[in-house]
Amino acid sequence: MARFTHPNLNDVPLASVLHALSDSTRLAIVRKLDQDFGIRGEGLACNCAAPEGLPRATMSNHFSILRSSGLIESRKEGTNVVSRLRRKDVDARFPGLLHAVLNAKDGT
Amino acid sequence: MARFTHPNLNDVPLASVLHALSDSTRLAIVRKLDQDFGIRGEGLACNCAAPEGLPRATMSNHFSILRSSGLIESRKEGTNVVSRLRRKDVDARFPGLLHAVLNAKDGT
DNA sequence: TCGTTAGTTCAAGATATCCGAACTTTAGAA
DNA sequence: TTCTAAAGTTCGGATATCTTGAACTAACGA
Repeated sequence: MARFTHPNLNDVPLASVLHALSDSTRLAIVRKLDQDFGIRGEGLACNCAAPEGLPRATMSNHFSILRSSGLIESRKEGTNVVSRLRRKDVDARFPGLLHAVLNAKDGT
Repeated sequence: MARFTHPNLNDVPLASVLHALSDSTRLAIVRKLDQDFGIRGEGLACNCAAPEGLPRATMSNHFSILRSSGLIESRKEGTNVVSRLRRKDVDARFPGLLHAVLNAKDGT
């Protein structure tokens, strides 16, 4: 499995971040990562962060989109891929955006 | 030309609004509508708000997506369709979202 | 009435998304 | 070791969405 690449958020256009957030499954993942930092506060495995019953290929694709938009960071840990929200980086690049999205009344 | 329908923003999911904003052309339109309220402060014609050289069919499609997401409101005025940003409605539904998007360093 | 302007609608080609199936990697058991 | 299982990735084809030229409609002015 190749190492993941994580963009510098300054190179990520706003439209890419909004696109990554414009899907209810990915929104659910981002919310989960924002609320649950995992046992050791280092993130969650894909199958913990993604909704139940989501096909693996689809899940993998969603995580890849979140990664390439700079929203999350992932690393291998045993057989798991552990991801966490790049909250500070995103906040520095797009102040207030995540706050507005994560605090919206609507989860979808 | 049929009258336009504008959704109640409470019926619009967050993902729809983010999707509407996740395209650089539509972001440009929203920015323009936010900055320029037109001669009489009642909005801008499509061809004034959209980027130069955009094919008409494409432009029409983008405006339709912005309308159905509740971001803009349009009405016929002579041969023009005049649109304006539904700033208050969107702010009430998703506080801080438009502010974060419109104030991002990045226009794209 | 005729021409012009502003947008919409239709349809088709180009793109992107979804997900089953096969593959890779890591770990633990026999 | 080898076997087996778990967690993700990659591939490929079906499906859905986006883009845009062409034809159409509505409103205006000459």
